[in-house]
Amino acid sequence: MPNQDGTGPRWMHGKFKCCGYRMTKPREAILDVLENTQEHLSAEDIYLAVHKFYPNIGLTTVYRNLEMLVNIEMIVKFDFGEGKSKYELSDHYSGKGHHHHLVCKECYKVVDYSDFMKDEVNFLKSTEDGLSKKYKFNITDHLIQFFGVCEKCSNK
Amino acid sequence: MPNQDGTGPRWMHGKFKCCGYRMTKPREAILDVLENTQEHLSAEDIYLAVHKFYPNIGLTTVYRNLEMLVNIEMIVKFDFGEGKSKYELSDHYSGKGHHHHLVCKECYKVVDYSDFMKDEVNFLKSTEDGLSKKYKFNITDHLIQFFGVCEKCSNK
DNA sequence: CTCCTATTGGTAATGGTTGTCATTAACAAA
DNA sequence: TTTGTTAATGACAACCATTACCAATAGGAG
Repeated sequence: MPNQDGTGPRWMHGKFKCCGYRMTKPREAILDVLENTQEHLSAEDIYLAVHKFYPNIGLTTVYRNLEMLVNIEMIVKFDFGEGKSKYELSDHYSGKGHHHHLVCKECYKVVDYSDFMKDEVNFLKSTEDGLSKKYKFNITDHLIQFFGVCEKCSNK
Repeated sequence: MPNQDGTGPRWMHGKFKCCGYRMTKPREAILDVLENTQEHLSAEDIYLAVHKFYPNIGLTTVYRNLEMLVNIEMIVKFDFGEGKSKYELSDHYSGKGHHHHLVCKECYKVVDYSDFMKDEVNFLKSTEDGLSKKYKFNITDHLIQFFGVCEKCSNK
């Protein structure tokens, strides 16, 4: 885990400051963990990872900061049907770019995909517009997930 | 609530029988509740509704049967981010037909919509095909939800 | 350096959901 | 209709992710 010296990437400080939040060690550690994984981590996963370097950071603090980071849209919370939430850096910060998830219903493996976006963009644009007008919703978000059985689980 | 006399719709018996399940009062009562609502009910909602007519049916039984009904695809389980699951009769049994959900992030009001399906069908077809091949998934399901703020909540 | 107050960490509580187990009831077979 | 097998039930406790509480701590502006 990089940045244990307390100096995180610039954008962290910038974003926190301008939102009126303080830059603290737990926040930095949590973002470090999320920056350095390709996985989709649960609150406890993050807690355990952070715990290795800062054993005194508690699970409660992790939850609190995850909630805050979701609020300022620095990370995104997902539910894949596992009974616990998973977290990812949001598109803008992750380098992964815009993507969606393909989830195995058996082992909960999650594949990020960003293929076939042309069709999606068309679909989203017209659907969002239509729904907004018809139902007078101010639409801010969408969730698109595909579920199925992965190759490994199919062969069991 | 109709069908308190113990004779439910034919299809219930048929479906249960052919799956090797027994037709019981709790199952019938749960399906009755789901057939006679337009809402999206939680396990407890269903328990309370059932409880009015059969006070001795327990919450555990409701959960167990909901799980079973999801397994045989007679109902569908949804998560709208409220911290509890909601249940609906599946398309084939509900009379609502295929639809998706538009969810208010503030009050959790859920709108069923089945408009703008032409674009969706195109999008789904090509995306599912593409994903199946590329990632070797046997895709069985998808989840499409739009989130936003409803008119009422916007005016607060 | 000081002060204000956001943030923290530990623990207890919450709330949805699931496990356990003795009892009951569906329904196939006689 | 009666019987026997076994799925299903109901009450309760356990589980587990998440949240509330509160005294102690530490950012960071001035």
